[in-house]
Amino acid sequence: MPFTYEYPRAALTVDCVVFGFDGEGLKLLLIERGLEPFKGRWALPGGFVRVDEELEHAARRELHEETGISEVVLEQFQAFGGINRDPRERVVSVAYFALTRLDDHRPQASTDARQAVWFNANELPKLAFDHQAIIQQALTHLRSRVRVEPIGFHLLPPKFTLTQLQGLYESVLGREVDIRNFRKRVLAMELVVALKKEFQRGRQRPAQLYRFDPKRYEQLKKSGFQFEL
Amino acid sequence: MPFTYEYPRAALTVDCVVFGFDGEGLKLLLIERGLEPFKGRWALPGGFVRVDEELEHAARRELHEETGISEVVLEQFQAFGGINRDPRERVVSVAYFALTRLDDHRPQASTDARQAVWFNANELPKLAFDHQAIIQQALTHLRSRVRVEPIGFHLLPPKFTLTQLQGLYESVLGREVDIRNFRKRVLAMELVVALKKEFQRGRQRPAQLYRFDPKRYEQLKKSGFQFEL
DNA sequence: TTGACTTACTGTCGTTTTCACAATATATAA
DNA sequence: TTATATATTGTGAAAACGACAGTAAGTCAA
Repeated sequence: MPFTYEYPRAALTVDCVVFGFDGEGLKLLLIERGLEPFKGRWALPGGFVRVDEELEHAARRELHEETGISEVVLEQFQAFGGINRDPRERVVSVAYFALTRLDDHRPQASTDARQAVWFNANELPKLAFDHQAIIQQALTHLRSRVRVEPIGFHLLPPKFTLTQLQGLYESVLGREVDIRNFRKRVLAMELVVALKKEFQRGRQRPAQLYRFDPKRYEQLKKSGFQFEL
Repeated sequence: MPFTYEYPRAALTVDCVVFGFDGEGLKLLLIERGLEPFKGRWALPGGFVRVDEELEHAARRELHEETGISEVVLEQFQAFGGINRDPRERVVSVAYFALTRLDDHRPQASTDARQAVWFNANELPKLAFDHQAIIQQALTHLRSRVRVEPIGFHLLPPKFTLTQLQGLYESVLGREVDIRNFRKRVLAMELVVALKKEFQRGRQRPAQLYRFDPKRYEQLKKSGFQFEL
């Protein structure tokens, strides 16, 4: 036990609220804790930040260790520092939200976690620590971000139909959207490009596939364009 | 030195980016550091979080100790955790921004700070640590918040003219605003009420004084109203 | 082959919002 | 009385918004 300080110190952790979308609704990735405290309870993936490690790196590392996910879009959104949020001792957690394409990540079990499972965002089990509150904040944050930045695309496959995009926005915002007006707005922004001769087939009329155009977005942003849906 | 841990720990601090407005432009409150490191350099008010202290409480305490300011609007906006942001050791800082009425706070010197002084937000001196970057983020954050929440009013005196309000928005957003359209929008929201027979006098036509109506705002918010300027 | 089914796709029109723009009003100061 | 400084107000054209429903293009099963 060689690390000694003049004053007591809080421990520092990161937690990740990982969002996914399966065409039906918004999903959240939770792990079942394999260790005390809250052993067996569902929780956000996360863990301690090493003393020589960047916060975002810690978030990526823990996410990878506990769920197998890597190369994901991460955004820090708030620090949680309530005095008794961890029963062991004072722990301050920096929370990130992650956006990922659901089916890139059939999650696997791992080190500290018994298993990692996707839950419907509005049917969550009882959670460890203050993770319920963290998720609440993450949802609020996501809802306000998704309308002014084109981050929703990270939740969809690289090629998607406008119907899928609309479904995503309806899930995140929690309300229905008029199909004609939605399509008009999306196409007017010219941020998505139709893929020639690529369609999603089913037992109905094939749907045009699109992809998001990040370069176009950078261009537009430079000339003062403001994303809005 | 009785506080010993199995692994090394980062220290935890808070920093406050305090905004003010004097009718001319946006101001920032900085302190001159009285201690090493960066002794004599300008810095954000802030300091260590006690192990049994809420983050926001620490922010308020440090702000009060170093500048005399209390009862201010505080909002957490980001944690800064760069590995070498403090030359002594690993320090993670949770940053807050504060909005205050400039002339309520003729700042005074104090404990750890030689002096506290208001600077023009766009003429800042060389700063300690990564405080330049923290301020940059705070400004970005303020600019996006001020358009969708009526927080700008905290920077004005309780009674203000529409011209003052407009000047504030022009300072924060960094661009000019059409006077007629601005006034129309503000008055249409019905969030400010004209004070009968109260005017600001000068060597010109007296200007109607208004006050912000927080109750009205709560009402409107409940019925789905969205502030926007 | 045909008809039923499923989902994709598209356009109009009235209303509202936005934006550009400048003249008059009311006080003080000389 | 006049000069000066700032406060205050309205209109019209263009663009954006929002409500609204019928046709298109495939699959599937009889």
